[in-house]
Amino acid sequence: MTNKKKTTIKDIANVLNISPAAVSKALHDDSRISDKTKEAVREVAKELNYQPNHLASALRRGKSNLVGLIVPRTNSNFFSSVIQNIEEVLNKKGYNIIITQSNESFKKECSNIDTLLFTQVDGIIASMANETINLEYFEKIKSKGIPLILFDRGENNLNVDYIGINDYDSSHMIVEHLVKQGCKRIAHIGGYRHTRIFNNRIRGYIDAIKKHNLPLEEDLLVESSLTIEDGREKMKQLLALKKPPDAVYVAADYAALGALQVLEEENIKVPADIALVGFGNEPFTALVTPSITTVNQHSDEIGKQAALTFLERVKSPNKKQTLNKFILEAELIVRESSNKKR
Amino acid sequence: MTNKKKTTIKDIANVLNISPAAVSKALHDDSRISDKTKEAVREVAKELNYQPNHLASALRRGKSNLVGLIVPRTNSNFFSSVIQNIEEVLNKKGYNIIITQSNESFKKECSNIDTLLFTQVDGIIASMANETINLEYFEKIKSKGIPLILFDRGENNLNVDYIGINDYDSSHMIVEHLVKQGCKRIAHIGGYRHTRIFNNRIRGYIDAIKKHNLPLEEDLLVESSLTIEDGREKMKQLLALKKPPDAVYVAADYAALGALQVLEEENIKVPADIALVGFGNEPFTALVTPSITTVNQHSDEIGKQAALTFLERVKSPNKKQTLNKFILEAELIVRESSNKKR
DNA sequence: TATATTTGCTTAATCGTTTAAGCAAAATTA
DNA sequence: TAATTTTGCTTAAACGATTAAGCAAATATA
Repeated sequence: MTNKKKTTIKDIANVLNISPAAVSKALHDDSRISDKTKEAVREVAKELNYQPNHLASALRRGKSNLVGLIVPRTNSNFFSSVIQNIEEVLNKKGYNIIITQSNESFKKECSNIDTLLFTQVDGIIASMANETINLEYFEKIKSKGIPLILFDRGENNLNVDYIGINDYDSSHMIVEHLVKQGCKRIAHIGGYRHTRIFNNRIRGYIDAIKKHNLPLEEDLLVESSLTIEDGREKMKQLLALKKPPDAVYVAADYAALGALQVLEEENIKVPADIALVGFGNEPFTALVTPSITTVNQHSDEIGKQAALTFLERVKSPNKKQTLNKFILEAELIVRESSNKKR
Repeated sequence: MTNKKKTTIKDIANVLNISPAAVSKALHDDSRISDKTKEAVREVAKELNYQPNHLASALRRGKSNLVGLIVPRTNSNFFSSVIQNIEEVLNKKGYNIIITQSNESFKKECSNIDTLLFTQVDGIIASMANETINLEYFEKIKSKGIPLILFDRGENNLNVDYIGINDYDSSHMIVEHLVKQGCKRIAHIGGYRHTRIFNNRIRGYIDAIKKHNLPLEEDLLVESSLTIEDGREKMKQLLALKKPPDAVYVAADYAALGALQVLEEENIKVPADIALVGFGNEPFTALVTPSITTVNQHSDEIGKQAALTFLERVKSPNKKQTLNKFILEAELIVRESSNKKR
């Protein structure tokens, strides 16, 4: 029953006594093939359970219709939502997606890039690992002449299309909100400065603090790897200060969660004693007690836009034209952890 | 600088004045090629920045070295961890992975299967969508003659390799634990019975209840889609009973979280009034207050085993032999939501 | 009616690798 | 020294699809 040998266009051609070329054209609805033949070909194809060999056509046409994805991890709501939206747009256009994870490791990211190039993807959409400073491997993608699109974690000096949110403005939004809540010593647990988004958040924080004439102290601005564990560490560090803050803005939700744990353990009232704000709108921020104020990054829009940008690039690859930079405005979601008036 | 045309073995051959065949063999360390030639080939290959064309070799060899993955979603800790472990094992053996998500939709799952078959994957590792009842598409994979390995969400009548945990025993473990905590009316918010794992958990629950001579009432066993929202719904339903339970065992962590929210809203003390147990060890279970007792499914082991099973299948494809069924023992993680003695 | 165009195919080359088969030169054995 | 084996390559045919070029037959145009 189970045909071990796969059906090829040659098999169909043999049945109908026509050439393989005619079969190929019939299947692609070529205008130079008669309707009668097309009909017959489709029929036999179905009968023999013909499945086109993607490898063969990809080889011949010089494109694989595969798009590579590199994300730090898939088990974050943000990334999995971006992925889903990219998939939705690209699948409709006949592209399939290969998802790879870097686990925030530079080394893994490099090997992912090699893997994807090896698989002959038609383009790569990526969000960089935290560790990544050396851009050599991303240059490698560019030098292959296939489109590279970055989102969220990008790099200014790489000169490629980028989709992200306005991190600088988001920091302003957050500081403004905390000021309105009556906070006077606002700390920031930020990410690594070499990553564009975290740098922007830090710059936004600094400028906003200045704007509101609040104390801008070295001790109140700490750099973190933004894991849960490091969020705990850095919160403890802030609590140990002579003059601890009355509000903490953490640049990522997981780290904010770590900070919240420490505050609970120390019996510090949130938001009464210390207000807390995270970043990313991970589902758990709405679920913990107190729920955490955070920033929604519009992952769906980012995903769609990244996919559309890729499609545009493959359509007109020669346009060395202007780079696409989509900077979306983020949305502050105020929850219990920073809402004193209720 | 950027060579637009890609280097092929032909280019290498031309430089060295040997045949492309010799180059191919040299690159594969064929014993019939002299060390001198091999060395020269490797050198020129590096110089010209040669990258083998995967499509061509895959076409020729009849295998793509790609493995397809189908999971309900990637933003669950369980699945993302399984994926990571599969990746780790298979990458080492030269395989790359194409991850696809079904979003628990039968239709999406079918299109994922088509996609993967079209991409000429060498095998498929999958966890079925909740919705899936019709197995036609999975039969399609089998009939292609490529290995199909299921994990977690499997099906008994599909007759393929399977890796999962002992759900039946896990239910026993949970009920036993709750009994020890002094609970006397234990409810179960379970998944759909047609899914093997949920059915096993239900069977385990029933048998364990019987074993301990506890009331086995229709109202205490409810079927759920196991989303957060449905967890809320079903919890409300249980609270509305004339005789509500004093313990609830929910078959998935997200639904357990929904249940916990309702209990908090109703000011019901957990675990004092009602004890709560989830399933899956999602990270948030340790982070919410009270933290949720749950079951660790050994996602790393499952991933590794799934990958190894695939490798074994491709090594000896003809062995129609015994099916591989790996049933791992799960681990109960007792947390605040069910721990009355502290 | 003669010529030009369109229709509906076929032929053959190609994409880049792999590999079975073959063949001369070198090395080994008898 | 002659016969055999081994070494180190080459030649050519695949893998399955696509596509430029070509060519009869049918149809349209002058």
